[in-house]
Amino acid sequence: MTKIEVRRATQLRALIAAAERTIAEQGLAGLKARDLAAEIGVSLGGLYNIVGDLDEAILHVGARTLTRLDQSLAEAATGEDRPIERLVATALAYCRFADANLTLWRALFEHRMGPGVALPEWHAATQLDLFAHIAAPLRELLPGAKPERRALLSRTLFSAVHGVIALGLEEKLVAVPRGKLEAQVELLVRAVCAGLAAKFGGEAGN
Amino acid sequence: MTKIEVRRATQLRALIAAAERTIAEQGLAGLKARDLAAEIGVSLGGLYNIVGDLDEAILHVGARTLTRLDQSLAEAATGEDRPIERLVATALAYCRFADANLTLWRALFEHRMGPGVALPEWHAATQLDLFAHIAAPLRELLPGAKPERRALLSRTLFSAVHGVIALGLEEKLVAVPRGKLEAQVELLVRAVCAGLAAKFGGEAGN
DNA sequence: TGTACATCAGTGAACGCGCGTTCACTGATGTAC
DNA sequence: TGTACATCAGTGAACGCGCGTTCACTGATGTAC
Repeated sequence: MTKIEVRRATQLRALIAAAERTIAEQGLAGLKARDLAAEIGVSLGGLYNIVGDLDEAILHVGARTLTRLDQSLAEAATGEDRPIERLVATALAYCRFADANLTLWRALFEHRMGPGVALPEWHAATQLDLFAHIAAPLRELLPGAKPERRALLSRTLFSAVHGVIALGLEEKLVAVPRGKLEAQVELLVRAVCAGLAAKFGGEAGN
Repeated sequence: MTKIEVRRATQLRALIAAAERTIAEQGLAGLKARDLAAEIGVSLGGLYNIVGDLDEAILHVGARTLTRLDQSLAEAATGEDRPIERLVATALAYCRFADANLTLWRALFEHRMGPGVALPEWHAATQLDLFAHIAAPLRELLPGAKPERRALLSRTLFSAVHGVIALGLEEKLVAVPRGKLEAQVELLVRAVCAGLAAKFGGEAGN
């Protein structure tokens, strides 16, 4: 690795860190090319030697956020045996992560790619990794259900929990108030699991 | 009502209709003062005699959307007796409304007021009206639960359903695919209801 | 009914602001001999 | 090792675009006599 390549890597790391700080403090809309360049001690034009455009910077930050989220969820579920408890612990960890990283987490969902521009697959892969945290316990919980069915259920369960947390943290009028959030998330997961177990239980097929 | 007042009312109606059309076609970001003025045959400056600013126009459209949604939900639940079926029908109606009015419905949640600016209470009231569609069946379903508890459950159930639909219609990677959306929403509502009934059932208190 | 006047709706050019990206230029870095 | 040269990272002024809101002016509407 040449001297220049080393500097590049250092600059990219600094850029991502700075962008993350800014997004955490001011949200996606607060990220400006000029500020970002100034913050990492590069001229405005130099920014575009490090990343192709601001979108790329945002994607890098998003990837970091997803990775950190993944770690949080992984930690949360260790030490739990029963699948339902694992699912509850995962949901609560998601809740706490979103709360502690509110704007970064929001940015994950606010950010829409321009039309026709697909998101890079390394990013997509990280997103899908998250499902392991739900899919695995669900497999234990519903051994009788078909895999594709369980995949759908994973998505539904994730989306439902996500919805409660997202509206709650936005403090929308129709949302669960912040103080009751964790309790309601737990209640939701338990209720869904109970309902699903009753329906798909140990039985085969369907 | 003087001639001028009549014209004002007409202009306001035209403005809301035009703004609604634009938002439906191009989203919130597509709404521009100049286009809106041109569309209703008023000069740019004249726009600000009809509404104070663009935000006001957006709020008007939002109110209309909420009202239409309210009607859809009301219609959907008529003819259903059992509370669970009413909840399912309501959730499915919500799903279909969101699908059929995607950008308008998104605008309802995208739009954030400037900091310190509360949303007008006529708007808040309309939002809360929506809860009747959930709260009423839930009261029948869980006669034993305390009212405040039920209020929380209404919010949780709403948010959960909303989450599945929102991610699904955005076609996010982690979401339920569009084609399976209605089925999964129904499944979610039934599972939650089953879970809740098992927990709070006819029993008293808690 | 007719006339003079006041009010205020309507106009659109101009203001003020913000911002992502480019590009001709410079100077530091690395290479070849 | 030393020198001449090529490459390309770095610079920041300028480009190009977009947009909400204001304001001095005009002309239509309604009123008072």
